[in-house]
Amino acid sequence: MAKKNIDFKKIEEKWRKFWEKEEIYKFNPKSKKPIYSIDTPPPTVSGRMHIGHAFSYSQEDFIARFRRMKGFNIFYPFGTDDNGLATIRLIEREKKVKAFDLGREKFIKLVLETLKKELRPEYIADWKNIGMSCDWNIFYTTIDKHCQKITQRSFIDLYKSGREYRKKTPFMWCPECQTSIAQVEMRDKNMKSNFVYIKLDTSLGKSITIATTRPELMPACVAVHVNPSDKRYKKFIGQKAKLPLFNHEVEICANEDVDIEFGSGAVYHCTFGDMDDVEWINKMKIEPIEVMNKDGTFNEKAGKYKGMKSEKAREEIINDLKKLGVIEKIEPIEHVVNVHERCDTPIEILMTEQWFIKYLDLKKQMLVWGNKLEWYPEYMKVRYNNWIKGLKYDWSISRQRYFGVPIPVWYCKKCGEIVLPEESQLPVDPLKDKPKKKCKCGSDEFEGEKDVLDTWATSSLTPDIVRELMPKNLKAKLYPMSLRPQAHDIITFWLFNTVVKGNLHHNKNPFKDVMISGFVLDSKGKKMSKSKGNVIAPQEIVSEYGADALRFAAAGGKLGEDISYQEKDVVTGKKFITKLINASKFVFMNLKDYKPKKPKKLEKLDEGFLIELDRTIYLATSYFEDYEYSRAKFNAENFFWKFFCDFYLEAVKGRVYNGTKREKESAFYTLYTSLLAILKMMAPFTPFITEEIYQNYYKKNEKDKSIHISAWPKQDFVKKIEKWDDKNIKSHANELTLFVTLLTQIRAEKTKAKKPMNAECILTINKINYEDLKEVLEDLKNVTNAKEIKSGKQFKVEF
RNA sequence: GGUCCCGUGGUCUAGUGGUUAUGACAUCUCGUUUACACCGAGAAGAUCGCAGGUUCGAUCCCUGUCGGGACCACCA
Repeated sequence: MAKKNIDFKKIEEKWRKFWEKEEIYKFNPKSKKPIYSIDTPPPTVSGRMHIGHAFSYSQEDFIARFRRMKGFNIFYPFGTDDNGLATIRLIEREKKVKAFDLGREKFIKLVLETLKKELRPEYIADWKNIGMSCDWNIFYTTIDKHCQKITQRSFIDLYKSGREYRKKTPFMWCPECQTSIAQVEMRDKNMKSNFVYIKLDTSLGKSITIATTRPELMPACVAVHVNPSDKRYKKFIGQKAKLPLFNHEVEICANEDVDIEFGSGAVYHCTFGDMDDVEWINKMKIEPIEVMNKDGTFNEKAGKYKGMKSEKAREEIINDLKKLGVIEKIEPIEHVVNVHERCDTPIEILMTEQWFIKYLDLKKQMLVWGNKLEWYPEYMKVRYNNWIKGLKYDWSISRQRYFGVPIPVWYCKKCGEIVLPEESQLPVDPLKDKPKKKCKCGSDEFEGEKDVLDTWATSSLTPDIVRELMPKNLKAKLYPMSLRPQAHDIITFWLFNTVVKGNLHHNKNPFKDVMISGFVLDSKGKKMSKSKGNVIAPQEIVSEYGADALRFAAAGGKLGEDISYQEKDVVTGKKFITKLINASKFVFMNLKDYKPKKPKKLEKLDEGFLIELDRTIYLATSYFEDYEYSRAKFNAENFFWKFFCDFYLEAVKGRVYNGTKREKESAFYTLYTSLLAILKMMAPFTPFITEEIYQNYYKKNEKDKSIHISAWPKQDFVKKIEKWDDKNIKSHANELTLFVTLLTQIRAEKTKAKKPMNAECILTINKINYEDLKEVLEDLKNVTNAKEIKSGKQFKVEF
């Protein structure tokens, strides 16, 4: 009897330790094998690994393992991304502190210590537990000195090539976190507000009514806009409007962007209520009026509202306007406000000094770069292209935070000149370190840049980061990398940014192939999120079913497509593993100390079966080469279950037990080689159990220390066939096909007669089939337990 | 609003210009046969979202439409 429960936890731990100790996945810098390099995504340290990670990292690992077995020297590093805002938030939450209260130095120290001692090791363990075959010694964290150095060097290079500039510019700002924020960090939120209609006096004598949700920005009003085709307002164009309370006058301008239907059809233009306002000052070359401080309070230009925050000021100003009698009406509305996703604070737009990478001029080239990549699946390229076509701003790379890679710049206190560090100094902290030389003006007093770089500025350099961990002579071989695996949500960020930086620095794409994975949705097809309470922890799956079972499920969906998580898929994985163990046990129960040797002549059935195996190997291999791991798995699994277990093992039992020496030799050889091929084809998916079986039964005859560094099976057990199609199968395996068809019919008859499968019977088969099956009749007799097989007119099963 | 993806038995899903349209789970029947009952054999169950078109032939290609999802933009 088989053990009811396989102790997969013990098995998995055993082999994980073995792989580590024997350095099975170590990248060998001296090897002459071709290199296959993977630009592993560095997961953001933000708690624990979630199921989306577990699936997508499993998926890239399938590829790594396949390529390793195909004879490549695998360069598969691992890093963690811990320099971003996510980390700041995590530490603030875990340690119950606020970065800005603690102060810069103390906070950085706390973050680094907490990461090193508590968070990172626990976090990385999750990745090791799902069986990733990285070389864990090629490791980086995006905040370490090495990454800082490369990030800063990139900054300096781009500055020197004229690609970077600093500019005071309207920028999305979170008054709560006191930092500029990127588009990605914003979220839409439905909020209740009031749409306030305010009458403004004009130089035309008549009043004009504007509608706004932000009346408190009135001191920053720079113009009133109306649509030139709006009959109501045509006559106002070019006139002046006077703002109540503040009594300054602004021009009434024509602007086609204005929606005639919306509100009153007249917009008052403040600096800044939203991104439209920004666009309009650029378009119309209007000088903004800055009324807000970085903490969200109004400054002296807001008059009596100075010191108040938006909400309070809004309340007050509405009251004051009411008193003046200039409010026409107030409509309560619900509208969407951009809030900072981390703290839910509505975004303000302020004038701030920011650093940019100039790249809007490169749109055409960007499209060319994207086109040179091999996209798997192909259609994902469209997302990249659309993103580029819609780009409106240069890449803002500065962030006002305490924790991150410092921008390596000093400003001369005397002349304001920008001074950069020398490469040998890197990484620098401009707040602590000093330039090596005096400023051109002779001064040696500098002010260090306080801002840090956007986390994408670092993660867009992963190909450089990882190859520079290696000896210098490999640098050229590791660029471009072979594969960038990642999920589709960050095509427009990580992938795009890396392509841009790679081309700016090296005039070459940073990788050749791009494999895009989908999301994991819940069983109903909805995105998992903590607020919905539908989150599934991969750690629990691993603990209940094992990593192999989880990986098996991860190999299920179509490439690039979101898959909905079904626990039953993991259960299927576990059943597969059990089946594999049982089948292997049976094979070696009979093979015992068999030494593999190809017999001079194979039995016809064995030959047919091996042809089918050849075809399966062909399919699995070509699918894997196209990154279609799910199809590769499907074919290998199907072959194992349907062909190997349900068909071949049953069919060959007779010969295995009672065959002649020659019959046995053929059967043994076929069992031995086909099971090994199956194990190898499944090894990328279920690395633990295939290793266990390999070590238990095959190791003594096979030279490789681990199945994972053994050679991928070749499709030449019978005859090398370049391309398999229906014709090939028919011409090569007609006996087998006929055999299977007949067997199915006989089994159906037995079931219909309510007989067990080993019930004795007398078979009559069609004369033509009988002739075709001459060489496999004995096997058919065995598997059906037929006393006799007769040739006749009609197919018949008698008991 | 733009772009992309998806819509296949009760559920999840594979796939294809001509197939008896794949598999898993669930359902039903039978079977304990020297690997496995976490098993085997078999049955039932799908007008391949809907409507047009192209074609000798469409589930597959095209157009429209409805439904689901994702990304982006907008929301004064």
